[in-house]
Parts: sequence; structure tokens; C-alpha cells
Amino acid sequence: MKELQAPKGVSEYFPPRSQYFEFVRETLIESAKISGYQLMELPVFEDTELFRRGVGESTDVVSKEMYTFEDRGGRSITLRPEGTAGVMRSVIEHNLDKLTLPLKVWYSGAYFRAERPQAGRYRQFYQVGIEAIGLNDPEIDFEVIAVADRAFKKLGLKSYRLDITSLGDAKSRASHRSDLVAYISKLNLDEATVKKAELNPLRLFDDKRAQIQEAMAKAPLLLDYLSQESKENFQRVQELLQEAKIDFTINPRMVRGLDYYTGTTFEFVSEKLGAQSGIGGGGRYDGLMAELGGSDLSGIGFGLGVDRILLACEAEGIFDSSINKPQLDLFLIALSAQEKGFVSKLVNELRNSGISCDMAYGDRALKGAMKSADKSGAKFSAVIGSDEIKSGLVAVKDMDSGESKEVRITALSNEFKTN
RNA sequence: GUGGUCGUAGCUCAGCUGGUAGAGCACUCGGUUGUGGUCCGAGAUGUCGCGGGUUCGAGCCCCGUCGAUCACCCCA
Repeated sequence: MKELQAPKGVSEYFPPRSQYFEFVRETLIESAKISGYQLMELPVFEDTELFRRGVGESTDVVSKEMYTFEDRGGRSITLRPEGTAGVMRSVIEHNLDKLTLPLKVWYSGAYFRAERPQAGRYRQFYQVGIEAIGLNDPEIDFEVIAVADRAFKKLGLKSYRLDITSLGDAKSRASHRSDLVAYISKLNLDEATVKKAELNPLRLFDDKRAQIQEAMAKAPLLLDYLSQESKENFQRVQELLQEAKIDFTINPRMVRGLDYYTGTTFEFVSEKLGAQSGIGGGGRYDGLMAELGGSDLSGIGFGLGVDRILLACEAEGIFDSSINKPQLDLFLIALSAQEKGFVSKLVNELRNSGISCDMAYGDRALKGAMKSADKSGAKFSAVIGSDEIKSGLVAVKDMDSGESKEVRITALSNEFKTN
């Protein structure tokens, strides 16, 4: 029989590491929630057309990394490679853009890209994202960046940096583009690079090859082409970041892989990871909603890579002691098979009243059962034998100090509620 | 997609110039009658990723394949 294994390049989280994954994801989500963002739960597959138009044909994501297939009705379906396009589609479809703006939503889930896997780059990966839709206001740009930064700081991350730039408005980009294309046309480039430049000349800026870096050293920068309004907006975002003491570097050569970005654009990079070091990124998108058939509203958002952030946390050693908290209040042990029924009934009642507890299953000797209690991370344990059932009293042992005290069995739920 | 490295018990790894597998951790049981985390003792566990080939003989050599990983690419 063929041995079954997970498809190539997917990330999986199981105990004990899954608790860290959960902690990371929930911390990211919490930062969005306390900033007024509300949940958006969307399908993992969409009409292929959505990503073609939303993300852009010229991107690698769309042109060679999508999981696209035909469903039984002959429709072309694609597993979502990113989150923003789906959110826009849903907002338009349900007229959410007619409500009070900005509309602020968060989302979390799995995304799919058919890339060659590597540490931190998976074919199914997890993102937490937010979108603030409907207003173009530098205060919102700041808020979005701050939501991400707050989450990273809350996690305890230290070795990361924030790069920001502005891609300006359509006019700024058009005038820059013609100069940039003229500059690139004078360079002596290989065929593949020329092709890349034709799709998106900006992408030559973050080519890692030394000769390209050199060739691009004197290329015209988009930041120098910003319109007055774009310039002022970008300036204001920087001021707000400074006031909030969020460190950043202006990186005029930063390029994002998705076509829809305009205006303020940013990227968080971990210094503890290898080639796949981008732990989050995002930016403003002016034309996206209109492109997808909605009203011509602007928006800004980010996607944070949960897998990579977990990797960064581990690389910084922040899970060594702090997070591994006990999960249970109480662990019960039946001394012999005689008391098992009594204990399992008691455990069920305690759980009904909201006490987190577990019990020793199987036929382990007391020593082994105590070991299970220890492993469970329970704060307290109690052994129940015939004496306890007769007297109605049980010794509840504090697993840290080793001390125990007598508690009435019927009073157990109150005992732990007050704790 | 391109190039490189790696793949041995649940985990981390050792295995000399090819002679038919080990350590530590974890796990189970025990150290006399109902109490874990330390200590001591005992025990179980591997088709050496998979499939071919070379050889009297392969975990060690060759080819293929799958997977992981590093860089490019791309990006979360």
C-alpha cells in the first residue's frame, strides 16, 4: 500500500508546536480587533477572473503560481493566492461600501501558491490580514502599519525592520515610468530580465544580482516623481510613525509583487530569517475596487505571514519560557477501576460548570497517572479512592509547590471558579 | 522554474577505507502497600525515505524518484 503523505510544500501545525502557531495567529488578530476591525470570513476559492483582474496578469503570482482548476460545472476556479481581492469582491457584492466609511475588516486563513517550497515559503500558508476601505487618509495608513507593528511588539519580536515608500498616484507613476523605461532601455540586459522589465520595470529595483543592482544604482526613483498631494500624504505618514515611535526606513527601491499597490506601501522584514524574510507587507490600492466593478474607492491593508512570524519568533527564542502556560486547572485520578465511573462523571460535571479539567484514562498505576497529571500542565491534581468517596473529602495538590489541602468534592467547582 | 546540500528509532544525531545498525532525549515498567517533576534499574521501537543497479556482501558506491533544506526566482 502506498504510504500517504502531505502534498509537497504544505505547512502543518500539530502539538506541541501548534500552540505557538495559535498564539501567534491570535496575537495578530487581537491587534486588529482592538483597533476596530471586524471579521470577514471568505471562501478559499474564487472565480479565476477575480485574481486575473485584481492581482494583475503581469504578476508572477497570477501568471505562474495559481492553483487553477475547472469545477464540475465547467467554471474556472482558483485557490486564493492572497486575501485583498476576495475582500474587495465581497464588499462590492454585498454593498458594504455604501455603509459608513472606512469599512475596517480583518481575516485569517490559508492561502495557496504553487511555488517551489523552502523554509518559510509554502504552497499552503497562513495569513492574517486587515483592510481599511473607503477613505484615503494618511491617518489610516498609519493605523494599518501600527496594527502590524503592535502585534509584532506584543509577540516580543525585536529583530525586524519596517521599510516604507510611496508609489504615488497614477499621474506620479506614469511620468516616472516613462523615464525609468528610457533608462532601462540603455542597459545591456539578458533576455529574461528585459522581459521582466517589460511587465513591470520597477521590479528591476529589487533584483538581487550584483550587476543589476549596479546598473540600477542611478535609475530614476519614483519617490522623486511624487505629486504634491502624494508627497504631503507620505510626509504625514512618516510624522505619525515618528510620533508613535515606530522605527522605519524609507526604501525607495522597495517593490511589491502585486500590481494593485499605490501610495503608501510597506514591508516588515525579519533579520533572523533566510531568503524568505518578509513577515508582512501591504499598502494602499487606489484603483482596485473600480477595476473589480465597484465604486472608485481607495483602501489600504496588509497581509501578515503567520508561518514566517512563527519562524521569526522561534529564531528569536521568545517561546523558551513565557508562553508554555498550564492549560488545565485540575487533573483527577481514580485510584482503582472501582472509582473510574465516579471520577469521569465528576470530570464531566466540572466541565459543565466551566472548569478546565482532565482525568487519567487507561489502567495506569498511580505513578504513571501522576506523570500524566504532570504532562497535562494542570495546576492541581487530586486522587480519588474509596476513602474519598466515603468521606466526601479529597486532597487537592498544588503541582508547583507540592502542597495539598482538603476540599469537599461537592465544593470543587466553587473552589476553582474563585481561583 | 534553475542550481547546490541532505534524508538512519517519536526527536536530535553517530555509524571508520562497503561486511548485514547504535547514543542521548522522549516513551513504558520497576525501585514493596495511595501521589508527578530529581536519581537509579530494566524494557520496547527501525522494511537506514522509496525503487532499481554494481558487489560474495550496501545505511555507506551508481542511477532514478519522493521529500526537506539553501541560494536564485518570488513573496507572506
